[in-house]
Amino acid sequence: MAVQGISRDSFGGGTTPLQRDSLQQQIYERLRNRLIAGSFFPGEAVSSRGLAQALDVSAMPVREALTRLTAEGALELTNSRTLRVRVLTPDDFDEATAIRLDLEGMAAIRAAGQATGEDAAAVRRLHRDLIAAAESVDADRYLSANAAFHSGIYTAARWPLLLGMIQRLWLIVGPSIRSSVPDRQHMATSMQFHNAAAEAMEARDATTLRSAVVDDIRTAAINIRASLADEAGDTT
Amino acid sequence: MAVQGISRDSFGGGTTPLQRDSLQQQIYERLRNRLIAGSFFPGEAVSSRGLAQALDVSAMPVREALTRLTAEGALELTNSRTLRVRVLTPDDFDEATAIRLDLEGMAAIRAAGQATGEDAAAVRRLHRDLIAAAESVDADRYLSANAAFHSGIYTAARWPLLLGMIQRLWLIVGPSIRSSVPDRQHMATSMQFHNAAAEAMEARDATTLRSAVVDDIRTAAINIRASLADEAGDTT
DNA sequence: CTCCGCAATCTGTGATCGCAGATGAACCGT
DNA sequence: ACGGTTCATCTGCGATCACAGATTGCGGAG
Repeated sequence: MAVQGISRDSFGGGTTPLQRDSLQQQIYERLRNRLIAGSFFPGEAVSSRGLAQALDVSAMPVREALTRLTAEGALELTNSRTLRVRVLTPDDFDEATAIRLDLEGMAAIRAAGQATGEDAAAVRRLHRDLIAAAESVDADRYLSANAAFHSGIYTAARWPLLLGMIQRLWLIVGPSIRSSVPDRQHMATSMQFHNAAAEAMEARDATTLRSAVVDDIRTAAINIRASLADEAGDTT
Repeated sequence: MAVQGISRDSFGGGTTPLQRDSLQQQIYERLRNRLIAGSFFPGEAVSSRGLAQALDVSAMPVREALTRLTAEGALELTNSRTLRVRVLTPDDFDEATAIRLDLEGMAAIRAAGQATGEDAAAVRRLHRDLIAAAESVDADRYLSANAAFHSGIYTAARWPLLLGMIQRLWLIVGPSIRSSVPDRQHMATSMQFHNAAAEAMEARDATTLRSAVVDDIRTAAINIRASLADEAGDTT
């Protein structure tokens, strides 16, 4: 079915029955978090009516959320007027990665300079969660924790617009990251950069923090890009 | 009235009666172009029903376009549930400027490396338009031509996602740029950088092109930021 | 048994209606 | 005549209905 993705609820809230703010905002945020955490696969079909039924709301707020996600490049409209999770070409991914290197590097530098004690403590907590997730070798859990860890660092930069643009990029590459099925090897490599980032955050070392973040993105991108090039043209 | 901004139609199309693509997309693009070109002032009221009536369409596609613009930070919701053009704080502007320096600098570098002969010709044309607009000292015309000139350079980079993120930033700072009322002095200073950029584009000189773009943004930002700090707190 | 065709049903998109909250102006009481 | 209050009207937001295009599956003909 078109709503199959809904059953896997592993990110923010989950059982929360949509209560704060406007419905369209809540639905958008839930879908965004799920896309970032990799709960959707590239090419997976998404329908407004199906989602509305699954969330027990009318189609109205759902379509506005889906419209936004489509405009942001997370979803795409097939030529048969059906909506699906965007399938990135290797070129698309390269572009997103290049922008990520710039923006997340900038956010890392500023985070090191702006972070308060609470920010550092929050990142420390998220780092511990990430370590536990990596040890569990649960890909879903690891990707969620990974997203939360990075997000925690960038939040400390206190630049909401920059954070939003970074999250938009994660929104786009999230499904592709998930579909590359990170294995234990990948997690171990990535954790080295995460550990370095956590230390640099603690020491407010902007240069080291930036390097850790950038290197993490760069090394992960190699695997993902390869996996992307393999299934190029496959729109299932 | 809430639709006062509609009467000033100086950008893309104008008399075009909305025919291609979906209505919501057309309305969004028209509003986006007008925001980028500075046809709206910070704090200006915008209502979905008013716009719908002015455009002679139903309220439905208009609200979706306005929802998108609000989500992108171009509009904001007052606490009396009314929509208006976002009023930037000096901090907001500084953040947007910092990101612009990064992204537009990156786009400039890549544009120098990717530009075809047609791209260069297009930029040359836009540069001529910009010169003519500067000589006419018509602020509206100058800002439109300025936006088109920069956009022309970045388009040559052939990175649609990057171009979209840059345009989103212009969307946010556009009204503030317009309200700073660029004078002849400002135009003359800025044209030096524009001329340098046009030359660098011709020569495919990435470093010089980047410098021209970045310096243009930086010097213009000084005036705008000052004008922003003056009227800080004024939400008319 | 295979293949062509029609119809039911799905999709996104637009229009219309209704609701709660807030604003502003006209109106009533003193 | 002036101040306080109420009501008409505006706002965004959600629900429901309607429509054109495309896909899919069922049925009938060869």
